[in-house]
Amino acid sequence: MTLAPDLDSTVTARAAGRCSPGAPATECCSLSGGPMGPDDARRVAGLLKALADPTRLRLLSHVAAQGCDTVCVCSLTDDLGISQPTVSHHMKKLVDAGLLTREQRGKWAHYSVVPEAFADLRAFLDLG
Amino acid sequence: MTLAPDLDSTVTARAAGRCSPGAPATECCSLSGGPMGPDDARRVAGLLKALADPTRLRLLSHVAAQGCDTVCVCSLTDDLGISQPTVSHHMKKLVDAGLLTREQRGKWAHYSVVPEAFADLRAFLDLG
DNA sequence: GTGTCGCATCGACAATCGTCAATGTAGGAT
DNA sequence: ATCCTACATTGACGATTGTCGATGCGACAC
Repeated sequence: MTLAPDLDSTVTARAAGRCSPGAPATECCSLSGGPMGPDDARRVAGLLKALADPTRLRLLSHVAAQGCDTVCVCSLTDDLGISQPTVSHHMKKLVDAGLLTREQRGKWAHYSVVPEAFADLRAFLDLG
Repeated sequence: MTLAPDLDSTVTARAAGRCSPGAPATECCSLSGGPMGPDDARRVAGLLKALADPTRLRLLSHVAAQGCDTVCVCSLTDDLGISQPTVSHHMKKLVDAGLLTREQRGKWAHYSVVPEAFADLRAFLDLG
């Protein structure tokens, strides 16, 4: 499935411009940068949808908390009190969205965050 | 329903800290700032879920494009090619989430963006 | 080989979501 | 009062989502 094949393309391009209420409708509110096309909307919505779940946010924060390095799944199921298949399911979604990377070390799967993806989203949300 | 009753409380508090891979697990990756609790996760996920839809992103960008001022719904249904009830439905969700404000002027409903909400989300996504 | 451990995948389920046609409502014009 | 306009609300539909138990698969230990 693998959403967001080209992360820093259009989003970052939208990330400039101030917001002075009553401005002349262009070059304001970078979330627009002009109305979004359906394709851009689908791409960004895919990224956001990957984060828009309480369980995934908690999983992400656990990964980010371990020194931005790597975490194995075993520690996650215990801390959050959710079943192991559910953790696998959510981690796959986060990886497919490009927010996390997976690395197999022996029999353990290690995950780490992809800072660029979050930078892109921040840029997209930049209204000035 | 009205999500996000207290926008700049916890999210902004999480918004400091650098990300040096291999760091000692605390004070790194502000998305964590330590693992998120279930309540924070639900709150932030509510905000993100409000944006995580292509149609709502396009609606938002149309509102933001008009000088960050106000827009009436009539112009939105035409530009995006979606039915009027659907537009109303999505606009209500965006308002409930605190991302948009609604103001009734005569028989027109005017919407405008709430920059603080987006600033909060950006702060939350700040990984350094 | 057999066994175990760590994790992914499958199948099923209830719950939520996005969309629309139909209807309701309130403001303005006549 | 009557009609039209600009929205909101309702009810229904298929599609998607989050969750779990059961199962599958690869890596390691023996």
